Amino acid sequence: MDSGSHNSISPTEENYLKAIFKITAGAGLASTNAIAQEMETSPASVSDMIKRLSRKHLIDYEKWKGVSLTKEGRILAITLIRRHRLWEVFLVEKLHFAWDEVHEIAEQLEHIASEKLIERLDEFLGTPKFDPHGDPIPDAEGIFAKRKQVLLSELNALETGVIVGVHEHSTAFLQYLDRMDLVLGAVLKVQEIFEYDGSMRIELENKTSLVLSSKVSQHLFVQRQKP
Amino acid sequence: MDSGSHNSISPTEENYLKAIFKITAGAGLASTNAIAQEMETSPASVSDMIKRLSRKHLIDYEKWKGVSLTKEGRILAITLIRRHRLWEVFLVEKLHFAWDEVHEIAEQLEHIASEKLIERLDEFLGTPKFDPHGDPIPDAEGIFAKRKQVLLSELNALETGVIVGVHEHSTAFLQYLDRMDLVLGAVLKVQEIFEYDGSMRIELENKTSLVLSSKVSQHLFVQRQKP
DNA sequence: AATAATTTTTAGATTTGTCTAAAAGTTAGA
DNA sequence: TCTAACTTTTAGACAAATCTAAAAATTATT
Repeated sequence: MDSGSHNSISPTEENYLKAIFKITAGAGLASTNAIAQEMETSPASVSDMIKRLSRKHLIDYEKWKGVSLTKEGRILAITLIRRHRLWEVFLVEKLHFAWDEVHEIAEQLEHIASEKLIERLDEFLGTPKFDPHGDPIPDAEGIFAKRKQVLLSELNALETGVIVGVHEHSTAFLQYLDRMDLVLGAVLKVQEIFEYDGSMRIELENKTSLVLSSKVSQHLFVQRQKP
Repeated sequence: MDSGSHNSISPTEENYLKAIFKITAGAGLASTNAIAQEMETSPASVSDMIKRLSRKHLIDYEKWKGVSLTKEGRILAITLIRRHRLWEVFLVEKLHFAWDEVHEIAEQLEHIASEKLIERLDEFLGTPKFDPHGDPIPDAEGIFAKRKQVLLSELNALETGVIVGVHEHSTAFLQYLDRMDLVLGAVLKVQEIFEYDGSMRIELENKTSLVLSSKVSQHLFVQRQKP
């Protein structure tokens, strides 16, 4: 009946594409088990869904091997990421949500199907390149902005950096950062690193001194600054 | 989490509630056939859905009689109307969509479930009382603003009115109005009424003179102005 | 009141997305 | 290499939402 691309795609199918994109980072293979874990569902359900997405030519699939996104599937996944991150910017900048509150809502908004809506939203927001968590927003052609970033844990003593992103998105982590004034754009200088547990003492611009566990410093992205 | 009720409600169920609200205008009975027509589906499907909505106590229902919204169902329907109309304001005022382009997109956006989102959006938009078509936006308590409006066709010769709403929402009608500069807020004076076909000649503020068919004047809401 | 026309409901099938349990295939260990 | 451990797929069921066809109930007509 239908020869190819223009079968409509359900929100559930879209979520699978996002999960596969996340696992494969755009290219490479995703296993049934990995997808099941990411989607919080059973491997059996994933097997079923793989057949459906394969039939729609959104993924390539051979039994017992993993799956990979087709060009079309990858474009769709990137579109979803674009929508999600643009909506997050809207929620934080225009509706004044906190950065730990926006994920769930953006998760719904990203499935609204209207190309014009997203292009208008992008324009309205001033074509932002990064979302409230510092993640890059792909442009309309699917290109992600790049940035020279390292984990805070990679800085040496006396180096200075600007917080540009988070590597973990849990509410607990984001709320912790808020409490510590560790927001995007904050400038910090590493004072000392404790060999014992890998924790580090840092100083903010307002001279506040904080000790951060290695877990924290391994989940914060910073841009090195010349001293 | 989200607002009050027990069982979660699907977008489809929400659309049925809206249809029933529209047919019954909030109170009264809706027939299976009328709902089927409004939803563009078969009476058999409506029968099934009636059972589901009844089980969830969103509608009252006795076999072979019509259907009416329960208090809970009515609140939900009004919430959906609130969401829909607020999103329409957003699309027109912030994203610069034309008033004939917004219905479909708002139809999707209205199903996003987050009370906080809607209250923030309302605030962001300045708590508008009417949507881009002049339809009233219920407040958070479900109260619709009222307004002394009449159909343009009810005006007599030499009376003056301000356009405050449309009684038909078709793209064709809205685009016709745009072309004629018959936008919300436009002030017009009835010059003469032709008995022959019920058409009327009106004059706009910029002295443009137009002849409107009775079909047009019967689908435009105006507020009378003292001369 | 009896029949015709209409409305509403039921019956049975289909699609999507899910589940559990079990079978089949692959990989790793002794 | 042969079995143990695992991953993946199939089989069979279920709920939501829909459909067509047919039966049941109501309303209208003569």
